[in-house]
Amino acid sequence: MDGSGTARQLARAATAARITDVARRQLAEVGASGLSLRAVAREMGLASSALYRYFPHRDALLTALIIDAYDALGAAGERSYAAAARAGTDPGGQWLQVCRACRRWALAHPHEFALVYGSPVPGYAAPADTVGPATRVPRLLARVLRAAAAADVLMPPRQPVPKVPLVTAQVLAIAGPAPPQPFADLIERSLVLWVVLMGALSFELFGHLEGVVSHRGAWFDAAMAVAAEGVGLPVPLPAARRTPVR
Amino acid sequence: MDGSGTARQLARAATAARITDVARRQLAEVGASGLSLRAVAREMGLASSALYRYFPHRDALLTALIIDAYDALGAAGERSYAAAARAGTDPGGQWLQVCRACRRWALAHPHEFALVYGSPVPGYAAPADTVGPATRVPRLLARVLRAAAAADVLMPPRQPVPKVPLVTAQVLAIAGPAPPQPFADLIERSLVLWVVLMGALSFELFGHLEGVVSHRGAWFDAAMAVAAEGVGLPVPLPAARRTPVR
DNA sequence: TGTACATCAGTGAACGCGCGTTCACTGATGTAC
DNA sequence: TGTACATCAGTGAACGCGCGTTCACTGATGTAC
Repeated sequence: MDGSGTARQLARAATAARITDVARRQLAEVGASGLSLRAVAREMGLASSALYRYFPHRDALLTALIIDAYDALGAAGERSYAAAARAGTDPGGQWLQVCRACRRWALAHPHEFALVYGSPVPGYAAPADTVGPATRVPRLLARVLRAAAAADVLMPPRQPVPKVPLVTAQVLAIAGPAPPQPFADLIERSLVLWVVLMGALSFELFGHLEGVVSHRGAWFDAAMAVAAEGVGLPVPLPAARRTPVR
Repeated sequence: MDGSGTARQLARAATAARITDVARRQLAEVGASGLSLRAVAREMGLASSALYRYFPHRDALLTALIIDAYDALGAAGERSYAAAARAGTDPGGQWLQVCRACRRWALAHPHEFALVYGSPVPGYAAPADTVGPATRVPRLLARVLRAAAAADVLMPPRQPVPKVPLVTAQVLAIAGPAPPQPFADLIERSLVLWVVLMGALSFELFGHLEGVVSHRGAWFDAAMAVAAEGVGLPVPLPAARRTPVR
């Protein structure tokens, strides 16, 4: 069924990869709603009908790009988290490193970021296989917060925690159950971190900081530190060593 | 030049208004990138070429819709702020009311929200007249924070404040100069509030909370309270009286 | 008040374009005996 | 090892669609005398 190696199978896999590569390149030029099968085929020197051997319709190609984008962003975050953890960085520093890694990826791939965190593509419904990749970043953020609680650096909420969990059972299954008091709303708080991170990136990429913020990198760091303070995670801002852009 | 009243001028203004109304209605169906002059003209029973008497090109129509959206959202926020101030609500409560008003507007006008805070429309460059309306909400948030500082309920930052202002001179001109220490970064912090508010609304409208958050309204309130805590603004969550949806 | 002319909202046909998707086909690659 | 057949990647023409924008036009509304 999956026999790994006939010439045909290799060629097929290579062509499929070429298609998504070209599509990704064009995405960066025309945006998601302008992405067209015909243009991709043209750039590849194929008949447009040939692409239908690989993707049953345009949406399937979009789905592939969406999954790739979520995975690339998640991988960037995870790599920088692993590096920070290896270096013994405190949880606040880990958070900042993850934010910066996501920002670097987003600035380098603005249209892929917009594809997943921008307005939904009209008429497109994300299939279930996008869910896993989509949760990589929020899962990572929950992990950072949980580690902070375990290491006893997380400040307990000043507000009384809402009685009901505000999050679905599936999330609790994926992210693990909520910790005991006073950190019962830890999952909800990690969602806030996710929102503020992606919100800040949207604002920067979509032009809302144009003429507003003069030192974007520094403002981003400060904003992420302020957000972390809201969830009780102390971020030693000025001491944070500059991450090498890799 | 602007003589207010000939029949022709009245008719002209009425038709222009009808065009934007129909366009706004269609926007809600097909999204910004699907909005078409021809479809608008069709629905109005006009020849498509007739619209060119009113808008020199499609982008001009988009601009009108964008300005309207910013203004409607800003007005919703301002109204609820005024009501809260009139009722003697504390600054934290004012913040929450403004957030809820923006959320109500966004849920009622998802495509208009996406038009201004979603991915930029490809090929469209926002002209200068969108800037004023775009700043209504952030200006309002800065006002809330400033009032909080003046009323002595704002908690000073725990992190040392960045040396440079991270914000442009124009912003300082519009929002007023930064207050003295310890609130020197008040403007920067109000931007964080803006980001987290719009970030949360994007997440909800663009489907990122699907299957994640079970009680959206309550989660939104909690998230806004957490965000406010980060900037030092206490929000009395459980006591916050439910806003009548008007 | 009445007439001659200017303005301008709206028409409808046309230009040139690109799109997603289908379908019968060719010819090379793979497989079974 | 050689032959007959099956598979399947890629073709190219076609269908039917919608789009933004231009242009010469008609006829009603407004204006100046």
